[in-house]
Amino acid sequence: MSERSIAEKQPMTDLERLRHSSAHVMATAILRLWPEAQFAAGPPVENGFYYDLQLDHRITTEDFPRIETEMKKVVAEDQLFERIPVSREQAFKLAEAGALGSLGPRNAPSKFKLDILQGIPAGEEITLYRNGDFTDLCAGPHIARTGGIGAFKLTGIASAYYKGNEKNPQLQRLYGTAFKSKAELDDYFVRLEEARKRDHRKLGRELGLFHIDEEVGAGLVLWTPKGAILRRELQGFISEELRKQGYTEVFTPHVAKLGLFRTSGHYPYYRESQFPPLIEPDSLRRLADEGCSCAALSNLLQEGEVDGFLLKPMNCPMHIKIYDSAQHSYRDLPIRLSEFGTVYRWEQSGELGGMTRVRGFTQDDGHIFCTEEQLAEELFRALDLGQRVLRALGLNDFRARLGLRDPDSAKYVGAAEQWGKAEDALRRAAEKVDLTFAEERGEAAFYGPKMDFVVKDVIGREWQLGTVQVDYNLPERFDLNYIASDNSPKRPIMIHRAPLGSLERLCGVLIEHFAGSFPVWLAPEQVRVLPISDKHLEYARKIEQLLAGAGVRTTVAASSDKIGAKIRLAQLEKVPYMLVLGAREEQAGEVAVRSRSHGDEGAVSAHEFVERVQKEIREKKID
RNA sequence: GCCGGUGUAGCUCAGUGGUAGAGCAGCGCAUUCGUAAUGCGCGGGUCGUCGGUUCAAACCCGACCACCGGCUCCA
Repeated sequence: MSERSIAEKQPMTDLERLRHSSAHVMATAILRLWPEAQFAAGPPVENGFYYDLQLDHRITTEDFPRIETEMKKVVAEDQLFERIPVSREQAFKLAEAGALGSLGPRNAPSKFKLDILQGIPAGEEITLYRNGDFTDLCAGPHIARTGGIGAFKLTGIASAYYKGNEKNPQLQRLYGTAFKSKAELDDYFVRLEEARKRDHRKLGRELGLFHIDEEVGAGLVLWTPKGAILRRELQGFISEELRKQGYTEVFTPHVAKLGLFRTSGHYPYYRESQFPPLIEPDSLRRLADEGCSCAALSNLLQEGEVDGFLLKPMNCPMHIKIYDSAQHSYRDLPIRLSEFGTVYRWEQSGELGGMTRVRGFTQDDGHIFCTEEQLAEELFRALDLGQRVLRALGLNDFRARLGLRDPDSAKYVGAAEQWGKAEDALRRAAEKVDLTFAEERGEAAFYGPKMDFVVKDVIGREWQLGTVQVDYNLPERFDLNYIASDNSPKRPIMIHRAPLGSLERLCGVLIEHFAGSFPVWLAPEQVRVLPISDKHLEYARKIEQLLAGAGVRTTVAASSDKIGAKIRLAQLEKVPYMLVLGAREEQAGEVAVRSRSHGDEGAVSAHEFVERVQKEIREKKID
């Protein structure tokens, strides 16, 4: 564990300390089995710990029992964790001798420890930690003795690049988790199991919300009828909010000429993350006749000597063209264009998953063209909208992240002065809407800084949903202008914003958030009418008609199942309301209400129930 | 893209070289029932794809595809 010693920010919690010590115990165990293992970094992480190591033997899950057995021995030996401050020279000497991250001197130096040592600034204290024969370069802290580790388990093996850099060697990353007691460990796995039950990939299939088909392509989502209802409701919700905020809706095509994206800078700069260009049939034939190689074609495309079309990776260039299709007076600004725009990005195969990381997705996109003076107000409104829609959907547990550029990276465009202005404008707007945010370097868009709204999925992975981005750059590239009050042309500023981000990702997150039990307004099926027997089918149809007429999505369970089975099915399908109808209800003109979450609620008049459901839908009630 | 794992019926899974199985779902028939599973019967599989080893492959080997967990990436 050494990365952390360099970047140590907050003191470790007791649990982190225990897990960090578990990483050392795991390393000790591994060295007893494979003395030649080279260790890199082994920090505690959110749900446990890991240690990165290099070893010719590929560790698999079959090795876990052996490693765990060895770890148990180390815990049983109740070794003391000893903190040893050393001089730089001593540390280097030990690393050279292979004695760091090891059980003693070896014939090969502890190369990663050596590298880490070199990164420790002069003057900073260097400490070792020793438990039993195992000595490691480590800033600590640790628990007192190995016996303090109550319960642990290895949870996975993965690969990771040394220091997270693709250019560095790949190491084996062995994950584990540890707790003070066996009960807490067991509880953790129970919770994990619960979380997996709400995984949107599982629920999406069970509830018939979406389908991803191998033959259609990885990362390309098919929205089934039920999923389409969910999506349409979300789109309707956003459309209404945007209309209130003075947006106008536009439509644009899914492909455009490559030249458009050259002007915007998306091509060839980000071509690795785009579907490859489409080439006109005539050009393609001519090039083929000339015996043009793929490599040559790629170059010709890059240099702009052959034109083609691109599946759009972003909507902004097209919205810009709409803005630029007419002359604008300062009196017209701000102009706010919105579109549910579907974009296509070539995500790496290993990154695809469910609805949260896909290759084609629809953004609730929008672009605001405004003056310098209007920027603050427009940012304020965009951030306010972003927060409000997430809260309306019950996603209260989000965090905001201000993405700043990394001054050392070349991937950003535009003048430093404009970046500074844009960053300040975002900060001020965030303060005004009372949004707490964390600033992160290297998280900006290539054209400007952005404020992202980030949520977590059931297994703790973070996903960016909404975003608000300031852009001085694209207006420049497309030479946009408006006529100012002094009759001179002036450059507008652009704001890119998508309060929900991608509808696919949002739906994935929402499925997990609600565990499939959507609030009534979002539920694909809002009410299921359950006649006790065929005798009451006619009355059931009447109630269905009543509800359908009132705009409530309703079906009738007309099967010959017993009522218990009908209820069970409706519960499993997470329909918010069930209406049980038998002779009693039919005679009284009532419906016996059963809610998904509260069970039998007794009979009310059909009319009363309709009003109740309508109210919940209208108010977007979350139960 | 990289490392590791997985891929058998619509779903969940069993099947370690000798003619593919269960439960649920589906279909048919019977049942007409009061708040989480009525009974009986029937159909359903190029065992991810392609190639190899073998007298014989779901099973062993290789490549590819997809998915899962990470890493890198994420305009």
